[in-house]
Parts: sequence; structure tokens; C-alpha cells
Amino acid sequence: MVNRDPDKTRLALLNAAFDEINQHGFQAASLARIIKETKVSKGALYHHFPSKLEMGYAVVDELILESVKEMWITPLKNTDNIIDALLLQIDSAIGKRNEKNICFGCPVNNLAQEMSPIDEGFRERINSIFDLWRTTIDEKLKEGQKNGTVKETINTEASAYFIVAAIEGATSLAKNAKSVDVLRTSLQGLKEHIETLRK
Amino acid sequence: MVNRDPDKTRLALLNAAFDEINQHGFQAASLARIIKETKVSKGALYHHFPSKLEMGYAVVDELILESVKEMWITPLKNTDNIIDALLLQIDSAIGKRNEKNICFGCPVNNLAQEMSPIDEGFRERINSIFDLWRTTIDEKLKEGQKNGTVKETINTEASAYFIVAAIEGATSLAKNAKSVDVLRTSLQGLKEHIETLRK
DNA sequence: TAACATGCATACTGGTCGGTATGTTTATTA
DNA sequence: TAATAAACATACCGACCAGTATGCATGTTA
Repeated sequence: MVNRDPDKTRLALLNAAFDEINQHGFQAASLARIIKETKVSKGALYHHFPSKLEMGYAVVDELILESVKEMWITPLKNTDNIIDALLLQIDSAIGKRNEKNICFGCPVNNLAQEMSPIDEGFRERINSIFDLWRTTIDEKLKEGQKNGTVKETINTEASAYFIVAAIEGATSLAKNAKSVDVLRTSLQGLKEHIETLRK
Repeated sequence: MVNRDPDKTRLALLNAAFDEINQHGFQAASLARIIKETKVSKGALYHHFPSKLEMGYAVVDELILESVKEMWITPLKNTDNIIDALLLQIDSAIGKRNEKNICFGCPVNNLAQEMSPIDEGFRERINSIFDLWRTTIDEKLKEGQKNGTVKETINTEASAYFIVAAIEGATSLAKNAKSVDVLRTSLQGLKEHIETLRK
């Protein structure tokens, strides 16, 4: 090692850990594979992270949360028509999937399923991500009811929960079926449901 | 050991493995904990199952598949009104959950998330369970279209996918939130959607 | 009842795991 | 430039893992 760049080293570890966790889950994620992949030594890893658990937390806080914001939160914040925005998001999410990456599913849901019964730190972090997502949809639906784009009669909170649940469920089914078509077909029903929320 | 009962021993191992997998996932499931729990020796375990993997397969084939049939398949087969039956099933599923067991989520989905990218044997087994569930709904929706209980215009295949996805997604959200209320609220939207399928 | 297979028990193996002790190299700062 | 801290490297540790070798007890069958 000649040129040191601690930030770069840390980020490389974080990215490798993200991939490793996505492929094997957190518990089966191997530090040995991560340092092999990044060509970073074990000493360097433990210099940047006090433990495997803390590294996992950092993956959630710095990578997963940010990617959720980018994909699901920000596009909703900057719209005045939540219905159209949601439909667009769903198509965009389908479009980003191919037969190669469909099998990895949703990183949030993967970690949620595996770690929430085992570790409270993971559970709280993931739960706050779901909360952020759901409350963002809820608020925009309420806003839509005020500006006349969303039907007044619907329960916005229940709709928000339902939308998040349906997206996660569809991603999960598609992951297991290894099929983008399954994702598309499963989400078709959601899109029709979302249309019925329109005023 | 005085009275031998190999079937009982095998079933005890299978049940303990099911619990262990549900709590820790398959990869982190510990044979040491399973034999401690059942008070069965390691030699006996390996007499009944050739490997941990095969024991996992047996859990899916003999326990998980059967419980899915009992909870989601059989009640649908014996009905002439799929809409009412689905709504009843959902309420029944909510009713079976409490704050203690909500955190375990759906065994099928748990294993699907963890194992489908890693092991093809698990993936195929779980996929066939989802297929059985989904096609059962599909067939009954088609039947309903013929006997006049289901709207003719709907795409039954897409609806079946969507229903399964929404149930799995809601279970997943509730597991992470450790809240039956989250399950109830998330599934409320599904129930309303199912109502719209009625003729 | 003798022969054999099934069912079970114990002790052990090689390998991987996360984590640490200890040292060296590079960068910062006084 | 000397002192100090940050960044990285290597070798090792005990714990746990799935799996096995071996032997004994029980049940079945000839």
C-alpha cells in the first residue's frame, strides 16, 4: 500500500459488505470474503469498524437508507400529483430489473426478514426506513386530497401501508421466481389499485 | 433411551428444526441447538437425515407445505364464493397473530428471502408452494367468473399474483414492526381491493 | 435364539467464524 | 525533524460449525 485514502478504503469495505450481505444475508456474510474482495487487510477493516455488527449498521445507515431515499422518497417529494408519481416509480422500478439482478430482491426487505427477530439495532433501523417511506406516501396522499388529485374518501394511512406492503411482496415473489415478469404481473394489480385512488 | 420410537424422534427433530429455522434462518440454524432442544443425540439426527440441507428440505416438504395447504389452500378449494372465502381467510390470518408470534413472519417468505438466491433446492420447493397458492386463487377466480360471483373483466392471473404478494408484503411489514395493527392496517387495503373483484 | 438391521450415543475432526494482539508504515502536527 | 496519531498488515486465538468414525443398544426376522 503506497497511497493511503482512508475514506476510499472505508467506502470500498462498505460496498463490498453491502454486496456480501445481499448475497448471503448478514449472519452468513463473511468478513474473510469481504477483505478478499476489497484486498483490504483485516486490521484495516477493524480499524474502520469496531465489529461486524457495526459495519452492518453502517451499511444500512449509509448505503441502504440513501438508496431508498433516492429511489422512493425524493421522487415523491418533488411532485404535485402523487398518483402519477407512484405509477411512474413502479414502472421505473420494474425497468431497473433484469433477469440477472431480480434474484437479489429488495435489500431492505432482505435484512428485515433476516435480522428483525434477532437484533433490535437492525430492526429499528429498518423499521425507520419503512416508516419514512410510508409516511412520505401518506403525507402526499393527504396533500393530494387537499389539492384535488386524490379521492377524499380513502384512508390515506391504510393506503400507504398497503402500497409499501404490495411493492415489497411483489419484489419478494419475483426474487423467488427469478422472473421480471412475475414482478410486472404482481405490480399490475397495484397500479390498478392506485388508479382507483385518483379523484 | 428405553422405548424407541423412530417416527416420533424424526418428527421431534423436524419440529425443532422448523422453530430453529424460523428464529435464526436456515444458515444460522444450529444443529447443536436442535439436538439440545430435542434431547436427541447427533448420531440419531444423522441417522434420520443425511445432512443439514436435507433436513431443511424435509421441513419445507413436510411441515411448511402442509401448513400452507391447511391455512391457504384447503379453505379455498371448498368454497363456491372465492371473494368471501378470501376475506374470511385474511381475517382468520390476522386473528391468529398476536404480539408474541407476529415477529416470526411467514415461514415461506422467510426461507424464500434467505435461501432462494443461495440454494436451488430451497428455491424450487418454495417456488412450487407459491405456485400452488397462486394457481389455486387463479382457478377459483376463473370459476367465480363462470358462476357469476366474480367480475368478468378482471385479469385473474394478475389478481392472484397481487393477492399473494400483498399478503406476503403485509406479513413482512408487520414482522418488522412487531405489530398486529400494522398487519391489520396493511391488509385493510387488500380487503378493499378484493371487494372490487366482486360482481 | 442366532443373525442382522435399525436406532441411537459419544468423541472427535477439519474448517471457518469473528475478533485480537502486536507490529509496521504512512500521514499529521508541533 | 521529532513526536504522535492514523492507517494498515500479519499471525494468531478460542468458539462454533457441520459432519464422521465407531461402538453399543434395541428391534426384527430367519
